[in-house]
Amino acid sequence: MSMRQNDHPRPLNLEDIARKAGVSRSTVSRVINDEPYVSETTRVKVQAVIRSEGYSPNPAARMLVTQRTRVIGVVIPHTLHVAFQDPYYFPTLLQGVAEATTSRDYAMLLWMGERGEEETFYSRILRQNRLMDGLIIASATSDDPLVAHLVETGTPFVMVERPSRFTDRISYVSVDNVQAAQQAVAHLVNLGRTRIGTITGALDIVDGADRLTGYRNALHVAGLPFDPALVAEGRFTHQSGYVGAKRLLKAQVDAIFAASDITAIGALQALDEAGVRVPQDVALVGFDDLPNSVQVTPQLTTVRQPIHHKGSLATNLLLDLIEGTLPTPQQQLLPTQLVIRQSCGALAYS
Amino acid sequence: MSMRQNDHPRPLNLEDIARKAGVSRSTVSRVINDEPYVSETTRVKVQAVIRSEGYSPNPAARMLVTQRTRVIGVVIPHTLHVAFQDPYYFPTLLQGVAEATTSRDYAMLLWMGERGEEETFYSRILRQNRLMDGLIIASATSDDPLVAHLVETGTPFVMVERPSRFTDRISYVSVDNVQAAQQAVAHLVNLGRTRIGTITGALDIVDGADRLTGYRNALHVAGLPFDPALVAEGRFTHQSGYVGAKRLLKAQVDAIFAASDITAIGALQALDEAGVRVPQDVALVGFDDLPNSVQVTPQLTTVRQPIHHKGSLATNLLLDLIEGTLPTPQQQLLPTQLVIRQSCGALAYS
DNA sequence: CGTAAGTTTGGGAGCGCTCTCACAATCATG
DNA sequence: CATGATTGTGAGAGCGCTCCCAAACTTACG
Repeated sequence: MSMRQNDHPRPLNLEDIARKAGVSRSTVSRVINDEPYVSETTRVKVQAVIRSEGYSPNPAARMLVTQRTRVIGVVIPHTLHVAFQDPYYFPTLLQGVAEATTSRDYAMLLWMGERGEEETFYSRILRQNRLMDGLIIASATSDDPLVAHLVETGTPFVMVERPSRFTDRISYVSVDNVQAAQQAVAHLVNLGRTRIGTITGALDIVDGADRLTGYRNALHVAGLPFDPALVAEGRFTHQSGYVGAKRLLKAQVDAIFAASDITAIGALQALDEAGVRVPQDVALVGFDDLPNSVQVTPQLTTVRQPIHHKGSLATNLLLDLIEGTLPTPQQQLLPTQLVIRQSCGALAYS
Repeated sequence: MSMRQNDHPRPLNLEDIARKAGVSRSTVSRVINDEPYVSETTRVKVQAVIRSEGYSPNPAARMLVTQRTRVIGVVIPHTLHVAFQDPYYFPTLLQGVAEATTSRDYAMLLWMGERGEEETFYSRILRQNRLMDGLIIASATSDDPLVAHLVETGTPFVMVERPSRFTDRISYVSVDNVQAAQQAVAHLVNLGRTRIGTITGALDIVDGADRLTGYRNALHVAGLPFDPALVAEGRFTHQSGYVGAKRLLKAQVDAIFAASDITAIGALQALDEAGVRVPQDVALVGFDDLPNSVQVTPQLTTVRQPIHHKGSLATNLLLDLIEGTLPTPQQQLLPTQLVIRQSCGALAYS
């Protein structure tokens, strides 16, 4: 008569399948969980019934008894912030996580926070913690209260940046920002640049601070002085690239290392407006390798980081921790790659 | 001795709380679920114990008996595609969904697909369907096999674009792309442009096709002829904007409506290279209002769509459907806004 | 051919909750 | 003050699964 949703029949359960296959509940359970001690003939028979009835076990019942959910949580504390700093980062990371979770037959619960709602956000995650076997934490700082709570309750988790505190006791996956930035700046040094400036990222974020450290290291190795006038503090934004470049121009730089591509593109706009040629007058290197970096003129030399891989590796580590294959904590630094294009001047100008 | 995770004590259950509060399991359950027929004194007493013990009910047990999970699924079939077409779309939509789910105390399970894996992707979602009370489906077409299955099993779902089939039987939230595009092109007409070209989006995607329709409608209303030579088929990409603009230049356009900002920026680059002034020689209008659109010169006139709101509205509709407050199906079109900046020439040139 | 070991199957308990029902206590009403 | 309605509380069943144990049946070997 009506088309109401509860007209749909009660889904089948183990018992139903058992009856239809002429065996017991236990046997069906064994078949489903691929356990030994089931004869080949019954296994085949049961599988046939399962398939033909389109049966799949009730996850809630399973969770209840196994104390495992086969669900992991992904926590992104400041979504908009992250999204605008690098719009590709977030989807790409999630894609990496998704790939690993699905390939290992887990599901992912996504928690996205808003600024200013940290408390309720964390308490919600903590309250739902029995729904998840573990957590991936993106872009949080390790002095985050969430981290402390997780350690307390023994919930397995992996961070996707280098924690600033408890570094040796927390599992994480990251790239070696120090080394990557150092390599980028060394590249500028090798091209003969001597007044190399930098527009930093947000320095209260580990990635930002690490990239600045890499910049200093490269200068040090090259025997160049570190000059605070050549450091413009930024926040990974386009705007801070624009403003930073203007400031650095006054300081007579002949090269700029920007802590992100977005920042580099902002800088490029400022240089353009000032009539400064890139790379002839000022060489420019970015960080991230966004699609944008080949859509500007000149194309950006930049540092590529394996975001996708970061996500999948972090997830695989987490699942290994959950399944007890690996001791905790686990730490991994992924390699980056300097992508040389036009803005650094290493290629002949056309 | 060791620091293994299973050193952590078994979490408390209802029974434990009941004992500590000196009442029965049932009473505690009533307090937790805010049911009537609990005296004020016991309610307070029980709440105190719950808080002090940090108790929260086991979701699996709850799900098992209530047949409700308080979890919704968000399905994004072709992640990378979506992400690169408009990098802000995806995080922003998710943010909208997240906001609504958390405010109504649900959690969100994210399913991201890869191209070419549709079958396993959908079967996985369907297999886990008891884990979710309903689904939000982003960027799928309604001839998608998933949609058919969902209808079959009676799973509530809401799409976040206008379905191309079964349009009146499926719940969805979208913007009126036809009307939005029409308004954008009409704006160009009002500025006195007469040879208005368009670079379309992917025409097998409803949004893309609808925007082309809007373009045609506007010409029709203005009494301008529809000339196929002024239509460059694109795919929402930067590249197709670049190529499309070159083609349209040969056809002597004096204005271009691009189906996305990314496309418009590609077109801008082509116009720039050809020495064509924007907006003086060719006026340009985009679609989406990405942050990029103010970071190019001239700043882009474009159509802003309420992506965030789309996500939260779709979610609220879904939860209403789930909770039975609303009859199915539900359909909503959200208004867009034409954001006038420099590229259309409506503002005085500086 | 008896016995031990291994293989295959089924039944019962129980995970932690909600829901129904029974019962006790309180209140209003004639 | 007896009656019925309303409010407050607890006990039992059961959601659908896994896990443990017992039973039945095979096989191997002295």
